[in-house]
Amino acid sequence: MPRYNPSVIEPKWQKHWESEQTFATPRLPNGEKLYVLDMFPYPSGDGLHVGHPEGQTATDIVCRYERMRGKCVLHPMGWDAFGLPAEQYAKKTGTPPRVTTEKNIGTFRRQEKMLGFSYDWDRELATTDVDYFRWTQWIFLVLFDTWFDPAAGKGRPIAELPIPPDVAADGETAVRRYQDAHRLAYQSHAPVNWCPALGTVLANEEVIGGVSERGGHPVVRLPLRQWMLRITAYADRLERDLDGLDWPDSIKALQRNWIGRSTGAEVDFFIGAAPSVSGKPNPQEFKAWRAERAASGFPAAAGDEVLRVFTTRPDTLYGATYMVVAPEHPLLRRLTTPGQADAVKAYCEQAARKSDLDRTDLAKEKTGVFTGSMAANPVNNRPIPIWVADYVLASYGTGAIMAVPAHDTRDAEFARQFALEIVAVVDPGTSVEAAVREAVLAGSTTFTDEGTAINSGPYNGQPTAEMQQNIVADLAKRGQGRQAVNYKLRDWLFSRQHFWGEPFPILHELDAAGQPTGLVRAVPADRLPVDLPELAVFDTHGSPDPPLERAPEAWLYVTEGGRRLKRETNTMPQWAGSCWYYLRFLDPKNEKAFVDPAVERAWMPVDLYVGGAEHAVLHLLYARFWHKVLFDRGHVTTAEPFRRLINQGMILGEMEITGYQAADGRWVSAELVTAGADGKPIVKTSGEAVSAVRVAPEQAKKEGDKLTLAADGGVRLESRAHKMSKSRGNVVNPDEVVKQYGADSLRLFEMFLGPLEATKPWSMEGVNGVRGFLDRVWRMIADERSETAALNAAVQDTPATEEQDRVLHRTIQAVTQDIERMSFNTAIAKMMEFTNFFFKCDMRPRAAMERLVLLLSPFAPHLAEELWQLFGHAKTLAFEPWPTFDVGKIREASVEIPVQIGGKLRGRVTVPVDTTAADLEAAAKSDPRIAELLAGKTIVKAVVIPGKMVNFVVRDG
RNA sequence: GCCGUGGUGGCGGAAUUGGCAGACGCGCUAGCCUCAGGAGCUAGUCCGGGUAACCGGGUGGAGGUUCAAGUCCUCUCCACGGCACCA
Repeated sequence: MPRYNPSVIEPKWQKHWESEQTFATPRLPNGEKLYVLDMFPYPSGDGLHVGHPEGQTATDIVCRYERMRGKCVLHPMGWDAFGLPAEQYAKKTGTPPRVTTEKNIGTFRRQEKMLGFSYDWDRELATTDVDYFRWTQWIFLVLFDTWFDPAAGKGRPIAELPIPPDVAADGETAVRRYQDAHRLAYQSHAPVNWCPALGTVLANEEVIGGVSERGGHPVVRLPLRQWMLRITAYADRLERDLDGLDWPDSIKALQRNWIGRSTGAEVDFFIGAAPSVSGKPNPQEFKAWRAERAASGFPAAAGDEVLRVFTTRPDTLYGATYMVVAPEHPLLRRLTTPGQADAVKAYCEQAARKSDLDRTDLAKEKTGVFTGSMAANPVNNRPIPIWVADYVLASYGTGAIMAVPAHDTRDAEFARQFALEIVAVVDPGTSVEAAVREAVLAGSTTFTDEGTAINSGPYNGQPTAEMQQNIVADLAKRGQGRQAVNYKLRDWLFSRQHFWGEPFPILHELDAAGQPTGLVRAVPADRLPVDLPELAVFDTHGSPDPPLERAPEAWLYVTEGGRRLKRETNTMPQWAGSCWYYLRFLDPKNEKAFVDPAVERAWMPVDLYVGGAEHAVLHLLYARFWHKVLFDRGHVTTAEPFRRLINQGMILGEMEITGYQAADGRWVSAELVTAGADGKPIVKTSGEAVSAVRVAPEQAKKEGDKLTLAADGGVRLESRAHKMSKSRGNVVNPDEVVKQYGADSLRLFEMFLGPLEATKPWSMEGVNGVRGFLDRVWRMIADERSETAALNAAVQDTPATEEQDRVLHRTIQAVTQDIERMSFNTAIAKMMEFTNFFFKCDMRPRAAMERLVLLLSPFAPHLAEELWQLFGHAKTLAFEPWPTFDVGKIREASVEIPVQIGGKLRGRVTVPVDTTAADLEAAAKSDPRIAELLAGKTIVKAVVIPGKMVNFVVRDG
């Protein structure tokens, strides 16, 4: 048998699995089902990254293990293939995005197959396949056909939406507009995040701190017609249903944070204008003012006599000394008095021009303008001024706030900026130092925690929580307020000005002049897909017009019932395809439905979903939302798609030395390397050269060479790993690793690196290390010196010794348990221990060796299959029963028990396993060393845990 | 600022319930072997002292609970990730 040569055996077994259809899955599970899914990759032009195989190896191990345990495993792979890079490449070179995408998919497919994952490749799909996005469009039509019924708490067909009589009386068009305003997919003209550099509008989730998540380009606010998805209707359920999911707490927290549920109250303030307000305003006076104002030509629609705010601290209502509305607030025009009109207008224009980045960046200095109007604080009728300021967001709550500068840091900043009144209404009591309390009561320090009410009329003396309940109840009685819940989550901006995305199955009705009327029609489901047209030009040169506006007329216009209709030219965002791919994998070739109901019922939910944490709030929230809509409409049978979620940690580049600790304890940064006289390199630092820090000589030939860690005992090195990036030049290419060490070594190393969830640095030395282990496994079983395939002479059909049996069964137990808890690094360590032990044995029982090969097979499947074949088995080991262990064989006859005196280890005694507590204590006392130490002492207490340890608590005398 | 995760040898990391801290691997040291290659084999490797048995110290820091703490409690420092004028 020749040496272990992965470059021969790996392609051999990959071909075998493919031609034998080893991992083909039946349409319906023929046993206990298990659906294990990887987040499908975006096939970029760079090819696979070592981060991809990390999670994928983990899921592959689980799948191979569970198959051997008899489960029917579904394990598919596909491509999230729409996206901007292919389109940007098309802009530059004219290569159609589909061509680029197919090429990249080809590279990814080759690389995935090279790693020997047990995917059912018959189910492969790409979001860009017409047969796939046809159903993405179909699901969009479901969203379009659904409205959210708050009473039922679920989505229902639009045909069931009750139409108010006055709307019905206005005719068919009014009814259609009413329905359109209630659909889960609706059009909006609200300001959007327009990114000129990317040439598209972005979702809130794609804008971070005012710049685009991708590329970090500035984003400006721009009103534009867009498609929105009403995810906010599902905010409550999206939050609540997290409870039942087996997901990491960190991801749940991230989603909760993003949904941002906060409970509090809505409070209504009567509004009026400053000139008409006397010392003590009251509702009658405001009504008089309104009548006056209406007479002078200002329209006064019903409902505008109050300004509604949302607050989480209704207990601070007595401290509300002014109000603020957002520049985009609908009531602002009416609130603005003639005298303040110019200032307010100028302020709003300035605010509109600001990008989100500017608004955030200038946070230190608050800006705002007085509107001229006053409001009456509903609890005491005190007049308070209404300001407009951009620190209040139009899109959260009611777009207006009551400002309590004594107990809110932002209001405090604003109040100081404009010298507004500050009234303390919460006494911190003894929760802060006396001096701080004085400052709070004087209004010079802001206190945002809970305390006791003061300056709050009848509520004085009530603790914060109690007063909140009472005041909300009282306001509700008077019709001036009510309990309320608000969410940070916004509706999902769902259209993009791209070519390379799913076209919307929507047609716009046109008026006589050929302009859209705002009314739309859905493309009937039986006329899907709406395919993308051939396009010569992809660049719209910085205009928000989508590239599809330049599509051929034949595509752009449709005649239906004698009317000319125009296609929607926006396309869907990249998230669309990934929102439901896990469902299509169940039934990828179905031409009649997105998934067969019986197949869906049999396989869902996904039992294990593994991917990066970067999708915590985007993909994972969107997919849950779509799934819930499909659930409400009866298309799927589970309320949640992904039962268990695991995030693999990021793999960083190799560690780099940044410094070392000098003899005197100082930390010195190491910068340069130069060759020393003895050929050994010297780390050069600021002014002094130190030879104590050693590096592998061949790695430090010239100044500036990168260092790998290498130090002996006395020297402490400082080192750091960074994210892999092209610019840093520390990207590890899986192709190279496979070429040099083999796919099994890559797989094994990715798992041995550390816990799956942890962030950890790459190490080529480490790959070499696990390759050494595989080499040893090979040599332990195969005869390396033989020309032909042959077992090692030490492997014989002999019964195992008691010790060998113990090692074997202990290994089976440990590896099994470690796989169950996804602790792959320790599972590998246990197999290394096994190998270290049996390598030294001259007799290696064949049965034990076969068992190890089965244990190893989920981790290093190619090597395992090859050895399995060497044992004379004709069939793949993929469905061999997983080895079982016998606890009786693990237990040793005798066990070594540590003996402590006063909690310190002082000796060990060897006793039979089931020694009783009394016998164990006696054995410990009779140990010569222990007896000597106990002499002359009194045993105060003896703690004896059979099978574990003995501890004597003693005192002198 | 808020939320989350984590801090253990020269390095990556072990230590399911509180019970012998440092499994396994890398690196390093010594020896053996070889067609002298970044191969293989054997032994050693937490720190300090001692030829040694052994002794003392030790899981970011300070307290505490306990016969016993890496593990539990209180406070605190640091690192990483996310959110951030969300009322």
